[in-house]
Amino acid sequence: MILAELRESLGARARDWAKAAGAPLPADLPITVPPPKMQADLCLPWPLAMAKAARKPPLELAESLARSLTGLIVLEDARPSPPGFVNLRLSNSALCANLKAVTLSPQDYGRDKGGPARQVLIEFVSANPTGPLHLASGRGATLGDCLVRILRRLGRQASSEYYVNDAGNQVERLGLSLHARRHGQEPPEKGYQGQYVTDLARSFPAEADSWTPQRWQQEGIKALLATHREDMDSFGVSFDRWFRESELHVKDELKSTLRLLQDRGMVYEKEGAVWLGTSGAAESEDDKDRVLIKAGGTATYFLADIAYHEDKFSRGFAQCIDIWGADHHGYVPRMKAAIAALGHPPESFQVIIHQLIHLFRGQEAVKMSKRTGEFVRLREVVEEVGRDACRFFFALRTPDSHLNFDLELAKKQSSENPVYYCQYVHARICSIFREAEKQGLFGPDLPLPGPNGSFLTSPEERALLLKIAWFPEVLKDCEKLLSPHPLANYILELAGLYHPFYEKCRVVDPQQPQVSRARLLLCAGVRDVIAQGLGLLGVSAPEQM
RNA sequence: GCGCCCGUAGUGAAAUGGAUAUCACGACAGCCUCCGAAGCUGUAAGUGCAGGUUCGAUUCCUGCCGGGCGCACCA
Repeated sequence: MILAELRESLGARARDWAKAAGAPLPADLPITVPPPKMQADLCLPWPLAMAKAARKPPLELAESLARSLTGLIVLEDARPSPPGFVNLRLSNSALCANLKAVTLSPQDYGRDKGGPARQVLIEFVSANPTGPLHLASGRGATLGDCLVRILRRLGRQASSEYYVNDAGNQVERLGLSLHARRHGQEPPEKGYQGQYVTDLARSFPAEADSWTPQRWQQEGIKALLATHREDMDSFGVSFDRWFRESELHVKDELKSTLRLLQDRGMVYEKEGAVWLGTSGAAESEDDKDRVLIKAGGTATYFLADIAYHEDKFSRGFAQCIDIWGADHHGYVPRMKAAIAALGHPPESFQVIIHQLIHLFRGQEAVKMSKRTGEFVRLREVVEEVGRDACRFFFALRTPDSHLNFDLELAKKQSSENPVYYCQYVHARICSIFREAEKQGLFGPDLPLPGPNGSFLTSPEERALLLKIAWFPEVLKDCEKLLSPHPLANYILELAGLYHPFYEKCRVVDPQQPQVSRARLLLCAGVRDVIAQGLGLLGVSAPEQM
């Protein structure tokens, strides 16, 4: 919380200064990390941004800004630095007070009191229930689940949802394929060829011999959906709701949505089909009109998708975020155009596109397709390399990164996975606490000390104190970027700062109980922030390993 | 052909337009009578190419080269 409060008080102080300087403060009041040589904790690049509007040399502005900030209690000092930065050093007591607050209630650390209260719905994975979940779903699942956790931590109202396409041609083909396999026949053209279809068809009792393809469709979806739930569950992902496309049809929402679009004048008929006329609009996202009802009279998948999103908004969600693989990125403009056609503000709908995973076995690329049955199941990989390593691997990278996943190296990589580096720090600190208790420096009757700024002054200790203070800002970065990767990288950096401290600063030392106990407080803060951070990524923080 | 994404050290990645570009793996040289060596210390190695905008560009713009994905009255 310390940086949020600091930003507020800096802003309040600087407002009068900015008026006198003749230029507005940068809108978001950026605070950055100065290079190590500067021997400062934080940096304000504000004068550089304001110099042009103020028509003054940036260094001169930095000097006057630094002067205007003197006297703030949390600041040790504020110094101008060429070409126009102001470097800040925080008082040790402020950093220690923050540390104490973290250890008192770790699960509240990072809550953003001033944030928006709107309801957010994040839809992700939403794989068709026509086959098992493959590895690619792991990336979207990690992204979505981590985001939901992080948004909730920030205090937002976030819900997760999995859309199940249990209507239409694809699932009909599944039913036909199962029926065919049950009777020893080949699946129909465009049916599902995978071995799992045969296995599934054979797994039902004798009565299934008389099932119709329609019945096979229902039972097949049910069974496959159950595996999706199991796989998500063992991956640490739970959804607030599994929304079935068939619910839309039961409630006749395709028709009502179409009517809504008609009433808004967005629809026309041409060549026997019904079209959504979005291409003409002044700021339309899409450059073509799209068919809603085919000439044959059946609805397109696009219309069902629009109805589904209208349903989301009607349930009170003010912001809808969809997470899609890059193979669907061409669908984004038309969906945005449709949201606008429904009359919703453009910013109420966002799509996170994540690039695809390319699978290899050694040098050889593995093609993935449910229809041919060639794919690698998420479950296999999770069983092989472990959920923690798998999730951390996905969480560490931006959604935009194209990543290769070599199955042969997966296991080897798992022992080299940076997640163990982070978990090791947690386990090591837990071990230190066990030792401290043995030595009588900590225990049920001897809780951690209060904040005391006169200890924890070495560079290694201050680096940790400062890093801990950044945690809430990192969560806000994740929200801004709609990605957990800043958090994963942050945990790695925090863990990296711990070992040098451990080497230089003896923690458990009965000869120096006061220093010892102050350091235990610091260890507790690191332990708690790592545990919280890993928890937000859906990764465990073991006490021993 | 058009559109989206990516090109950072040997490898994989990070960096709201900020100062000397971080981190891990790998390589090389060291460190366990001492709270966990899954660790630490040190060394070598990097922004695809060419322009532009800017006080300042890995970041923004243009072109080129290389790679991934997508361009249905399919779902």
